Amino acid sequence: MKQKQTVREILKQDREILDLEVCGWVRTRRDSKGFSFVEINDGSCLQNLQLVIDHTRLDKNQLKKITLGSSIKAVGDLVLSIGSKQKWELQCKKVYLLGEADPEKYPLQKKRHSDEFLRKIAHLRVRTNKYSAINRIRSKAAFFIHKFFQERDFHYIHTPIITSSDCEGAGELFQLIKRGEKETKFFSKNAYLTVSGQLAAEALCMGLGRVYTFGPTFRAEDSNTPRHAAEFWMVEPEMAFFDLNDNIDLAEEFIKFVTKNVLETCREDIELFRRFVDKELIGRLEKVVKDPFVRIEYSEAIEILKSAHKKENFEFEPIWGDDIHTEHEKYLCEKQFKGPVVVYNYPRTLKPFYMRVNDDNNTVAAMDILLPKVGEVVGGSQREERLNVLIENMQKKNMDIEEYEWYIDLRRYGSVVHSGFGLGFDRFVMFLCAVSNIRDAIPFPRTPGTLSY
RNA sequence: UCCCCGGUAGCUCAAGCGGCAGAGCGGGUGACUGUUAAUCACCAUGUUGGCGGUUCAAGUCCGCCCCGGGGAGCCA
Repeated sequence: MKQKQTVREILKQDREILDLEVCGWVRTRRDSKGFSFVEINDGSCLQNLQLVIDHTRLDKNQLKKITLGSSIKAVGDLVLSIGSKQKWELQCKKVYLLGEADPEKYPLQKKRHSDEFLRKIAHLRVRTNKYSAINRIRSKAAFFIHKFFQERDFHYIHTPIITSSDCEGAGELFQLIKRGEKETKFFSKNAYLTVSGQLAAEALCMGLGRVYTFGPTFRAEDSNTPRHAAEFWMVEPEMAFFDLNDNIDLAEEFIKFVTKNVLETCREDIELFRRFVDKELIGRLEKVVKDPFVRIEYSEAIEILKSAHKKENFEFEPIWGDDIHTEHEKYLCEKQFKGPVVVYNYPRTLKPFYMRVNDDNNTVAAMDILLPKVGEVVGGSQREERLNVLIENMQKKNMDIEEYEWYIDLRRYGSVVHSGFGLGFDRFVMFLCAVSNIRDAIPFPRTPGTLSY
């Protein structure tokens, strides 16, 4: 009886098997007199399966059409390969051409392409080693994110994609309007795509205890950088009874857990990036897993940056009360500490209304986690649980308190200390793969001026 | 949104001072008894991103626009 298996399953066999059936896309073909070597890939793993096709097994016309990019089904015996580059190969008894790919028009070649070119054919680029590897790692990372939280009594919640408020003033909003209408009448008020599920997550954690969201978020910022997309995925845990320290502990453990498991389960794919993209990738990931994250207060960070200012000649002078700029983040992460850095207790004026005011009345219990190469991947805080302080904050920021009555209710009824953070999933994938542009970490990226597919 | 760099064959790139638009790879055809970035021989590749201008002559100089990349701001 024939068994249909993926290439990954086939390659991990420890014995020869008769009559296997396998399907895939042709990656390369080499001809000899009387037979051909054809390597196929089915996306199950990085490696290809070498097929040996005797020319008498297939009519000439079909044989001709087995070209790079075409899809085929093969039936044959799995045998140990004589060649040294692979353990197994399939001696084909039957080969069926499923879909041809005109070699004069098929845009992918066997050779390496530039990322810029591949972005223009995003619908085909998953057929390359690099992009299939990124997407496999993306998938595993998402899986381990769920595993991490599920194993710790977190509940996976779904917060709304359509929202009525801008949450935290975290950037420009996409407004939602019914086609044919000039303004939002559907909801009888303005509607937007969410920039964060946090406020809803806070409500749900006040009953479910520990929750997390993992879904798309949207920012209409006209920012064209390799680290920004208009649509991106965020992981947002929110925990009742967690203070800032518990929050940082969880975030660190979380990043370590996912990184460690991706390293272990995607070794081959990670190895590809180490070889062709960044020689230091694996060392960097292992360091993240092993070493404790450096934790410094914002004020300390400013002091460190101030004393480095002369030597480094920063474009922006580090001043208490100002944001930590990109060049500063890079300095802290890549020069000073050479690893992940957690910066906490930021000036109150820099942060949104919901962050808990510290006893000094000057700072809030906020924290950011900076990773080497990608910068900020986590932003979080302990939330303000005191009713009067929260309202005071909102008044200071001139917010429409009526709109947030439901959120304020959480402080009226059984309010507790609670915390949470957001992790930019796509940036995290960039970190795991040493990919330098977010457009390559997302299968079909949305950025200002570009909406293909 | 601001600053810088770029756009030439399917891909990656080359073409002093403005003077016949080229190479490698890929593709096609053929050869080769086990290849693996296969090898060897031969063949074809073009609105030089678009529009306008200067000039006897523009890939090259000028203006505007479009697209891509890098950096900054904002952030995740």
